[in-house]
Amino acid sequence: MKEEVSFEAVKEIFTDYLKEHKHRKTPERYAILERINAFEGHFNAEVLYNIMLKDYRVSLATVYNTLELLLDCKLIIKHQLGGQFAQYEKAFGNNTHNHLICTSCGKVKEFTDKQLRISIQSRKFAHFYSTHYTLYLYGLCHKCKAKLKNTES
Amino acid sequence: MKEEVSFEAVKEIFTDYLKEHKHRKTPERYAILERINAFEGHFNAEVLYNIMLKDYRVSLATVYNTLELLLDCKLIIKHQLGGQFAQYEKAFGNNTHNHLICTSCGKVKEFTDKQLRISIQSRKFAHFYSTHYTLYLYGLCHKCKAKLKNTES
DNA sequence: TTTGTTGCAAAACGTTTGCAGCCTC
DNA sequence: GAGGCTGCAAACGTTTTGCAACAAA
Repeated sequence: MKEEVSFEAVKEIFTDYLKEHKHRKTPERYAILERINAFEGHFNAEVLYNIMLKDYRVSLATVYNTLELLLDCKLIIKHQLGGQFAQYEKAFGNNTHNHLICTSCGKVKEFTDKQLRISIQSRKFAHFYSTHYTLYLYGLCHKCKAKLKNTES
Repeated sequence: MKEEVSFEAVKEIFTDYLKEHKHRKTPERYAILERINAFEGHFNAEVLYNIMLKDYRVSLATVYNTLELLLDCKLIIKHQLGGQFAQYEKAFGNNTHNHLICTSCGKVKEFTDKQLRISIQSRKFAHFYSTHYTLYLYGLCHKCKAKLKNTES
């Protein structure tokens, strides 16, 4: 189901991107990509920064700078869910997936649906060339739904 | 196609909501709702605040406060597109629509697609009770696509 | 050698909060 | 009259920026 993409291939994509855009191949950038590769699910800049600090000396500014580059070459996806901070997730070796967001507790769950994906991706536009999409379904998770029932009397 | 919802009806929804939640019916809140009603398309807190200032004395804090209430009673929808500031749009007299977002210039265009809406809304989940959704399609708008072709090669 | 990138700290940004006074209820 | 709501300004937390030192090309 999940197509494995080797880290070597990912690095190559990044290297090609850096070369093409005349950006430098600094060790910091590869170190950050490495940590992201090891990550499962969502993360934010702060979390990534703290993971980096465990065994690497970087600044938060560099983390943001690198995230920007990775975003640009489509190796990661950015989500602005809560409003407070941005969430990121790697876009390689990951099927396109959709998000269920509980409007009560804010919890985010992912799901994949091939049929739905086909429906969305097959939609063509006269003057727009779509490359990817994100679908957010808002509602109540099981727990919050139950909680609400209790308070309603 | 577009179902007109009278402002009176909208006000009533808001009034009911305020009453039910034991919030006060202040003139500021209705004045803000009025300006939103007159609005077409997306807006943000700052823009709304400036419009208010033209003929009403309010603080930005009250604008945010009221937006929060309107969000809670589902009269408006909040989008976190750019990352900088939140975008809002009224949810009344407006069909559920999807968004095309140009990753180059950031322009947002809306479209409706009944078939797609049905596909998404009919998806059921074992432990999640979805109430609404937002679909963002990312890609290149006509203009940016043309621009990119020129710089290439 | 050139100049893009770094770490650091300070600034910027949208949004939230604390507080005294005001005004619904 | 009680307490929710207001305006104001200061605070917040995430992200960006300015700058001198550094290092990739």
